[in-house]
Amino acid sequence: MHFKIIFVKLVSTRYNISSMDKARVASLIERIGNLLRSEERASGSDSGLQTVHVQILGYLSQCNRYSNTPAAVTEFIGSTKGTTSQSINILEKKGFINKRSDEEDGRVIHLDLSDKGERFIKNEFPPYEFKAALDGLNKNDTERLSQLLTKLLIQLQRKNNGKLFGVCHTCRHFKKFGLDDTHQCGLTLEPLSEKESYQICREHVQLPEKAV
Amino acid sequence: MHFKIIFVKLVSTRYNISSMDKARVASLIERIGNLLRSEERASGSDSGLQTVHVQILGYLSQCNRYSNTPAAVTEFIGSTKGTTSQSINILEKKGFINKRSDEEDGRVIHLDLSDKGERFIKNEFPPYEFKAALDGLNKNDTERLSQLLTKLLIQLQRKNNGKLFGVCHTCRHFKKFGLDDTHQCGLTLEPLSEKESYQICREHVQLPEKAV
DNA sequence: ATTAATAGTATCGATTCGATACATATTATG
DNA sequence: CATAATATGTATCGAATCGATACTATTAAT
Repeated sequence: MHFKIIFVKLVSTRYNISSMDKARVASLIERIGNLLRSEERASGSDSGLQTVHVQILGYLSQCNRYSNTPAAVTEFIGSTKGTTSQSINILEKKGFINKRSDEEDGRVIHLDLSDKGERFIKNEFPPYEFKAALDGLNKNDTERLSQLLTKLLIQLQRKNNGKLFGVCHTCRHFKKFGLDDTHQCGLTLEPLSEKESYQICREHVQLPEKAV
Repeated sequence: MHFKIIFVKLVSTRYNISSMDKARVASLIERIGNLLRSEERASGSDSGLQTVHVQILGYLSQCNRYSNTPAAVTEFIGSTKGTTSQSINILEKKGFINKRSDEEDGRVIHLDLSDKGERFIKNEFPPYEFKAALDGLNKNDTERLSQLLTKLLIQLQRKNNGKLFGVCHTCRHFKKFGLDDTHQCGLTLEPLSEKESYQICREHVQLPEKAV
């Protein structure tokens, strides 16, 4: 069975993006997000986890060592502190994460995935159907999609809360990989070159002096 | 208006996409979706609407005349019939939509946006911050993003429930615009050329005989 | 005619969510 | 140093959502 998919590109002479296009992008993200949520519900139900819990575990598996706190999780989920606190307690009680208080700041708590949590993420995140769907795209498309979503996210965050400027290297969202020389912003998940990591970032949140 | 047709063939890539890349795309969509939701919550609160209600109104403003039913809304939201029925009742009680029963099928109900609903969508969907963020991308990026998300959505739907093949023209998701000659699939939101609308679509759901 | 399937509604219990209030630790200000 | 302001996290409560189940009505299949 052979298949060909045909796309029609709309080239208009006008410069601004039509209101229709914007609504379409919004609806697409909502629909895909909804599908993702329902897949997460299914994959989490075996372990007695709700979709929010799966989302939190997925986030914790990706963020850097400065972003694995309840506050950062709250920001990611877009909920309130109280609600997030409950979800985290459930995850701890079920043995998916461990709490560890910060040595420098007594208020801060770090959330580490336990072995059980790591195993869950490895098997269940992203949900199988989502991984399979991404296999249906080629590598180029996936990377481009990732880039464009990152770009959109940066714009969104810029509109939502005007964060300060700063250099990634001194930002609490900055993440350095161990294996190769690549860096990554833990908030936007945007890959950064060595050079970029010393450039100005609008999403910058200053790291406490001591830790730099 | 000018149109260009581009043929894209699905080729299996030699290098598969890393598990890390997939997780990043999933997290990006979740995070953007969460931001969108919280913006919708804000924009709906003035009218006493919850995020789900705003999502439903947004969907109804975009779907074709065969897809404005409670069942289609249920599929879009990814919830259950009962839950969606409640949300729809609230929207009706608040005067954002009108129910209208199908002339051909006594079981089916169509949901039309009222003037109040149309006004709400015009002002509040997508939320202001999201529109502003999309203005931060250029037109090319926005179109490419829309294409890639559509492609991903098609793959996801293919994995989730193996819909039957069929011709768009006889599909209940098929949508014909009034102004120009463009067509659109109401489910994937993918723009279709006149020619394509007679081609096979994997997402096809057969339209009742009478309506064709 | 009988059975199965589809579209939609109603109800119930569990869970989540957002808001508020609170406790503790750090930082800023004077 | 003292005090206020800020930041991180927790606890609690009521409202709303959600998923499941059961149900009605209409259409389709046999």
